[in-house]
Amino acid sequence: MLSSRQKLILKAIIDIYSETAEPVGSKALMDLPYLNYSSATLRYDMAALEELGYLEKTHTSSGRVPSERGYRYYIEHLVTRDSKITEVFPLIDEVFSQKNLGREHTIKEALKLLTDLTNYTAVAVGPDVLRSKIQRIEMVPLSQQDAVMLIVTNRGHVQHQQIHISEDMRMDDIKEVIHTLDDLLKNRTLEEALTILKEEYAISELNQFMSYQRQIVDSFIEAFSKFASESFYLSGMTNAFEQPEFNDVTHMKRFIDMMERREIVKLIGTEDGITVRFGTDIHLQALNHMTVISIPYDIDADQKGTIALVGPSRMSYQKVIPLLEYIAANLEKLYKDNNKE
Amino acid sequence: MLSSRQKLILKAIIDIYSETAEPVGSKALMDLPYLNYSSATLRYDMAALEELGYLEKTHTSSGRVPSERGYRYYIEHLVTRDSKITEVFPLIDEVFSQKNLGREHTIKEALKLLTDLTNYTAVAVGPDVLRSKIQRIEMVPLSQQDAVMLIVTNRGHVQHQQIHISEDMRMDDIKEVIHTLDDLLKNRTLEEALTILKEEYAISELNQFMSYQRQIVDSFIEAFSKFASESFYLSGMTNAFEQPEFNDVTHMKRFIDMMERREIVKLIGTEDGITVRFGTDIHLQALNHMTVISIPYDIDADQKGTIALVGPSRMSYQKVIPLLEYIAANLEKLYKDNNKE
DNA sequence: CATTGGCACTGTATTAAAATGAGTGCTAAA
DNA sequence: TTTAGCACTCATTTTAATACAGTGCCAATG
Repeated sequence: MLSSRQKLILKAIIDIYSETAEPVGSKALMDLPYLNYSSATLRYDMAALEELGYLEKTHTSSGRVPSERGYRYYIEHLVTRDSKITEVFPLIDEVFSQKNLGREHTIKEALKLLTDLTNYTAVAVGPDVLRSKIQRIEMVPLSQQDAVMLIVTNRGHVQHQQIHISEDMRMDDIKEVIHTLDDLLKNRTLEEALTILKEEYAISELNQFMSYQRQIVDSFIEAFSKFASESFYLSGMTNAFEQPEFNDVTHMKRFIDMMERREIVKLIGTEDGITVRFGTDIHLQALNHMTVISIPYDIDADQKGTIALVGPSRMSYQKVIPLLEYIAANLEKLYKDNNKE
Repeated sequence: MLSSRQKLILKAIIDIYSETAEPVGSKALMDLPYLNYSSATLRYDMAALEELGYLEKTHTSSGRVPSERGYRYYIEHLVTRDSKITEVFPLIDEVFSQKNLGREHTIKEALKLLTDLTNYTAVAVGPDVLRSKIQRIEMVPLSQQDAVMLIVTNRGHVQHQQIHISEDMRMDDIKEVIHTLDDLLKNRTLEEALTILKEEYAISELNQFMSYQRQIVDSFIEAFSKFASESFYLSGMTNAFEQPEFNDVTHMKRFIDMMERREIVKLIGTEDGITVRFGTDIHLQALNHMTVISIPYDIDADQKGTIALVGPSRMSYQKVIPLLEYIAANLEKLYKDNNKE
């Protein structure tokens, strides 16, 4: 059990470290008004905190750096909300008051603001497109040899896929295939539709058609797969490189690569409220010494999206947590208002 | 006028420099079988070449580095095609023989190969979507309050835009607006359509409608604008960072930023054949000491696309030029075959 | 007269050594 | 329990010394 002075010291070290990114020594702590002790006393407690595993040294005669365990304790018990952060809330309000932007655009703007305010990288995922339903499937012929298939979902997502019509297909046949598919898939979720196409079409009524529907069905599968990659937004990736942790080109390349592959999605929490992932939670080299902090927001009864911030583990949780909460709350409100109308 | 030995020396320096990225001295030149002179003799010519502005020194006692003028002379008169490069052509053939991939996919694969082979960054632009024609405009209602507008071009491009229907609009009115727009814009190029919407709709027949068409027309304008950003492909951006020129984080950020804003497009040549842009051709800080080398390929009678490679100005033009030519030729063939079918 | 060996000179890069300084642990005293 | 004092440690910075790659110039040469 930590004494209350030890808690103060641990919190102070983490707060200072999050600004300086350098080990903090006993003298720096002395400056704090609420730590009115001599450096020797502070060192005494610091040694104890190190013994308990909350602090680390980078070398024998350096100041202390919070350990992973120290951060966990801090996030669990010690972190406060920096009240100063409310000063920037009006900026956020402004973005969300521009109603005419449209949801997607608003999300992008909100992320942009988040990255500008924090200087970290932000991502948003969801709502999960695969759970929306097929509203309409259509075909638009372009010429004798080409046509475009369109898929529209009930939430307004659209995908398209161009198909090439070879000599052995007749346009009427194709129309019929599309029609059959429309009947078969309408009002199903994309997820269901994908399963149906992948597994059942071989033995279904579609089977009566000739080999060329294989091509059509494959096109649909490709179009559906494109949907899956739609609900991902990324902002401020290059901000990450301003952190001193990114001194190394290999590290930067890994980071960009990871983001482009969207591997980050796996690390975003799904439970309610703030999720903080770092240290041993994360097995990606690209995110060494990084934290992924995420918060979901409700879109409607059964759909939610999530926004997340990716920054160095020494980020200022005091500021970042209230910021994320406020933006998530605003996003939620945005959807609620929209649904009401 | 350069003596033939001076030409040999200039070419040799550029070729060596493109591999080592370091100033080349007179001794390194001596190793070349076709420069069978003493180092003093070579130095004599090097001094002359410097005097003429084709070479530079990084400091008083360093070896020589090609100047911008030196590179221009080299590209104009001296560059040869490295015959060894044909060894990798089979790899390219392989990519292009996978007919079933679809054009877009093939372009992406070709770029990927280009970036892997060169370790530089590659982009492709075009064909210019704005010159394709509107094939159909359609609306799909999603609910009482929402609808999706679809625009399909004669080349199979699709854009969509969700619109929110407020109480003062009736669905029938909207349908009529869409219908009018369909009539008005069908078979026009996107470019024309954009002009019409922006300039004429205030005084056109559309004017008879209520204020809400403003919203619809704005949505169309936004959708059209989205088209403009469609024909851009980027591959291997992070390759750039392996070049020693990118030692500096600010530089890297600028580069990523420039690529994401697609400012590179302005630097891609439009004339037939290889275009090489570097040095004073380029006013972007992000491309300091970089070359943009591009080659167009014909898609059909009046449309062309372009592929380009972005790398350090000291890139090996001997290898890169034949590579680009071969890939462009293959792309051209791909479209020709497709059109024939 | 184009070419070359020789040599002094120049500026960078590398290495080694020395000085600096922030921070610690420990001890003895208040 | 707290603190002043001091010896000690290790990373960082500074300085000096050295090695090295390359140049320019000149006198000698075929």
